Amino acid sequence: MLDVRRLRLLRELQIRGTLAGVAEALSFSPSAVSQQLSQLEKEVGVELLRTSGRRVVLTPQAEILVSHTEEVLRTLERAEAALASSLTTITGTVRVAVFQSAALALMPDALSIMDSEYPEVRVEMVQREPESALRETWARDFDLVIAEQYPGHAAPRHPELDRRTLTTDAIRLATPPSDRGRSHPASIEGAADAAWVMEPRGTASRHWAEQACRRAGFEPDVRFETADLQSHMRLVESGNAVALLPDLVWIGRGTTARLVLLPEHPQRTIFTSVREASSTRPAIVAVREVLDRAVLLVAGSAGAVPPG
Amino acid sequence: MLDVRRLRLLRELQIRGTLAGVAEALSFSPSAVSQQLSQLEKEVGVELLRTSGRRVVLTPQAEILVSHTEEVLRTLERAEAALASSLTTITGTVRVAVFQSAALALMPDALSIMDSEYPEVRVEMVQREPESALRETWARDFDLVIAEQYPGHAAPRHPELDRRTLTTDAIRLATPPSDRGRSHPASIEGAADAAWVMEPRGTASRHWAEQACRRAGFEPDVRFETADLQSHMRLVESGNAVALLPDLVWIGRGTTARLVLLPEHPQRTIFTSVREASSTRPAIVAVREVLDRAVLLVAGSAGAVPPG
DNA sequence: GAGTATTCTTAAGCAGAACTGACCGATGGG
DNA sequence: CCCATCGGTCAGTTCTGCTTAAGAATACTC
Repeated sequence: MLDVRRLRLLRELQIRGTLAGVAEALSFSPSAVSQQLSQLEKEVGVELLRTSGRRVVLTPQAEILVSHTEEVLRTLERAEAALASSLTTITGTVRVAVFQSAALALMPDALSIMDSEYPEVRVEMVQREPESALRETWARDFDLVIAEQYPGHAAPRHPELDRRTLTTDAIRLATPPSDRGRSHPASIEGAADAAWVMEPRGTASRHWAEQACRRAGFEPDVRFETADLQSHMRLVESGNAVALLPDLVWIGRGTTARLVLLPEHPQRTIFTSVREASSTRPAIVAVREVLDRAVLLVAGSAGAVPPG
Repeated sequence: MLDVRRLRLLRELQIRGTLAGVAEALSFSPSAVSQQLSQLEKEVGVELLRTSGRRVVLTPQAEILVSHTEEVLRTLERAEAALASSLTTITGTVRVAVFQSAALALMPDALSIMDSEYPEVRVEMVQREPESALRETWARDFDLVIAEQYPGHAAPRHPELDRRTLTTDAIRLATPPSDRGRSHPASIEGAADAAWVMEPRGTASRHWAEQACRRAGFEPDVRFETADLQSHMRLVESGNAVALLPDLVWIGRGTTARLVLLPEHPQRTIFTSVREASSTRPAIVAVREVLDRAVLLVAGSAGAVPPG
């Protein structure tokens, strides 16, 4: 019978590309991975790895094994989920990947509720950008990811991930509170000459924001660039920049910035994804349900955000 | 992750009824089976076995695990079978890079044959210029490249690539169908004053065409420049330009253009290259063999091209 | 072109996992 | 009541699988 532990190594090798990468990911020494894969090769009696330069590539036979391994791992995960849901008390560990503004706005409430209602569930949280978070969830580094999606930027679709919309989040033009002699831009067109802060190139947010400016007829003067939306807030509130920011960043704290709703009412979509095989795990179901409630809590306090 | 070896013991226990029976069936001592199942119980944290009289019975949770174990074992068995049959039938993915006129003339037939004769082989095709395609094949972005070579322009030699000529392709002077009062050029010299369409500067095709004109004693008036040979055809057929075009561009569709064979009988060479190391991969061998047949098919229909 | 950094492989040694065998308590048939 | 059968436990042994270290091949860098 094929050894599933070794097959898993082969699968990780396909994902990560190098033995060293597999070893790193699974906390082994590269030597251990090498030996185990040689062993697997000997067992099946077929060449699985071929050295190519200083790395190795999978032979077509290895690809076949990997494709079946996927299903084995899925089944095992489903087995664990079924076992867990047959019990009455909900327990286990849920590893969550979450992007910054959700981490700040949603997770504190969600963690509090989890702690009081599901004390046996341990929630681990890591901050990650949506794209890598989705990939890593697929690769079993996380159990649940909270990701965002800007209008016109569909997130990569992993067929094995079960996706559910958590909420939507209006994006507004944020401008400095006092005008220091300048007039408040009442629309995105009015901010054509302002200094902008945006996220780094290559992010969906940046691309969307630039497009919004171009649709308004100008090329934004992006003077500040940072992935940290908290910095965006500060730059706006201190009168140094304007920005297009989703409402979630203001949650839990008021702002002196002036917020202008855009005519198209753009919305950022926030969703959760879990591996399909683990979607029935009670602990994961619980986290999702609690997140829904955290969203309601936050929406209730959203009166703090003036309509602009 | 659940240990499949232990799950298997649990499954055997369901079938055989007693630990001793399992041990007997799998050539273990009963003690080993007992210890392994206790271990499994500890890992999942759920009671799996309950003593009943002098035997043990599976708890409902154990039954859940067993039912999933069935599927795991089935999948593993299928994996072994797929692996075994992959040794006799040809499978795998072949990534092909191909330049435009071959993509249009050769690949449709080749893909059809592949699909019917080697359904287990997945062929991926990307259109690329020969030079970058060769480099990318060498760099493992592609498995097979279909490239061209003009007379006097040896393609870059990558020692690691295994190159094989696929066919040669006569290059002819193509002139507009009706002469609108002008006389048909009967030779390249006769087109000295015509408007030319050629590929962009820097391509082998352009360089060769310019040289051909200069050998004929004139500098061509290159009024149109595009890498798309389909556009060349249109410009010629619509009476706006003359061009030097290989026969392959006309394949599969007739033309109203007049084709003049040049005295030197220039030929473009079309070849395939694969990495030396992968040149014996059955799927790649199959693609090459099928390409050869596609060439024959196309040559059979080449009567459509008038000798000029 | 030499030096450096990666990556994989192999060898040697060691810790822990897994198995065997002996023993014990419990059970149920005769 | 007796004893064969079964499962659980403990001690001891075997062997798998890990780490470290050394080495070779390859690719990058100055």
